[in-house]
Amino acid sequence: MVDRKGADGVPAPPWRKTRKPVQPRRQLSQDLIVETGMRILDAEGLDALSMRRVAQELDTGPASLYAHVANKEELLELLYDRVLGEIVLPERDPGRWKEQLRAYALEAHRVLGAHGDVARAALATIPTGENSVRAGEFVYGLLVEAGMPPREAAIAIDRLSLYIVGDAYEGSLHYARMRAAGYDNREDYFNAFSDQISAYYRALPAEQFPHVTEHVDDLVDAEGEERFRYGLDLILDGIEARMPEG
Amino acid sequence: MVDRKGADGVPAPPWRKTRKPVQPRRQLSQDLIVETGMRILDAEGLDALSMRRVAQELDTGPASLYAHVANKEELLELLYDRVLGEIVLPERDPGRWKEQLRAYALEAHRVLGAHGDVARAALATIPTGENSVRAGEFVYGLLVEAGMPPREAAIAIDRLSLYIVGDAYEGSLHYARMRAAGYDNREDYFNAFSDQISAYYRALPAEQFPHVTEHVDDLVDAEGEERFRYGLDLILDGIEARMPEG
DNA sequence: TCGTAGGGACGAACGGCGTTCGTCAACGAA
DNA sequence: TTCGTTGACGAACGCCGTTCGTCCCTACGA
Repeated sequence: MVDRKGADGVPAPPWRKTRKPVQPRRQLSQDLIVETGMRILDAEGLDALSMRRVAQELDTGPASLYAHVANKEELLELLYDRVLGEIVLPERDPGRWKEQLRAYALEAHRVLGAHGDVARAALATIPTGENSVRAGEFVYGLLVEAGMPPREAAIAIDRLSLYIVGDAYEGSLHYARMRAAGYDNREDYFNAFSDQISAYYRALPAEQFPHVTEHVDDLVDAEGEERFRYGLDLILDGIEARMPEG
Repeated sequence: MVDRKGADGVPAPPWRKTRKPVQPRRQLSQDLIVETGMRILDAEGLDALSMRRVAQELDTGPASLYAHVANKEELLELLYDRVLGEIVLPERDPGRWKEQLRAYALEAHRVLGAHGDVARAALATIPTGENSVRAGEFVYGLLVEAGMPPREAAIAIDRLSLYIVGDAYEGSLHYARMRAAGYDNREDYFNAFSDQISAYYRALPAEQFPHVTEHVDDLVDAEGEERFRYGLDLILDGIEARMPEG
């Protein structure tokens, strides 16, 4: 291999025509771009993910990305779908639909939470990726095969999905706030945050807001995971009650 | 009225000292800023709401706003709370808690939907405004007075609120998309959108996604309001089932 | 082997954004 | 009257997403 410049940095004599620069073209590709975006997302959060930042990471200018990705929105969709790809699905067993739906919700919620604040991009995109329909087929099939009328099942699944993503979204907002405030520890942030809210509630006039001021600790107490499970069971119980013959 | 420059653009002679520009000080105030922001939000949507745009509307530069508003986030919080102020609350009657909670949810959802896409700002802010706690006291008090343990009531209310705002948020994303795509009519947009999704689902391989491809119309059919009510009743039924002795 | 068409890479720029800095004029208090 | 404070504001900083036009490598047909 002939190089334009030796490894030690000594320039080649000018009369030696450069036949082949080692990397005549960068090997950009959509996959590489998405992967790079993913790395930034995980390491520094959604706010740090800009087209320019991705390009910089790949040692090029932002314009180069647009040959492989239509725009930032498409990049976010690709990233989101890649995350959804990490959801592992069991074999479908309609007899245990409730159990499986619950496990699915927890798994999806976990995966979304595992990637910093992707969820903030999730609600903003219309999910039409491969992994999105894969998950959709699983949960929708579960309810249909369990006997729920298809139209109703469609709505129920839609509501469940909204709940999962909505909660993850809220979580990712806190994640971003935590990052912006300089915390590197979920617990520290949570404590500081709830102290602040508590103080605010306690300062309210008790005669005007008797219940809020009386139960400040209860309002602030519950952790995210417990809250998520509570609402999840609320929804699942509601679906069960609407399931025909069972 | 003496002006620094005539209406026809002829400059005044330099030796004529300008004694009094007509409005020596603009009468900026936080209220005025929020009000202006509200007008932009309603008329042109959240994407059009920038600090510069608000300043322009007030015939000044963006720097002037920062004397009355800490930053854009604070402006959004103020706007959001102003919207929440439009929620009308009935007198609390714990005996009819479910009915009242349902009416509240529908009212809140309606108000959020009535202001273009404020909801997109809603999830992004920690609601600590006056009107936010006012609504909180109402719904929380309702459950507590109806006999639910305070800690559980706190979680239940939290979940219900997340659902309301989450759905409104999703709706406002469609609103923004509709606006960006040039539609000025919710129905036209909805039709075009569901046609697109239907086509996408129909093109999927049937052997891999049997349920999705079989029930395409059911998946796409339901309107937003019906979906919202379905999920709302899911949650309310779940809360009812957890209400002690009731 | 040559000529050429196509397309990816990319520098530069456009028009936006939120926010900060420094200046200046008006006002209230002393 | 003087002076310190404060709001208004022009200008600028450093970002952003995206587009345009150019260059040159590559593949292909002759």
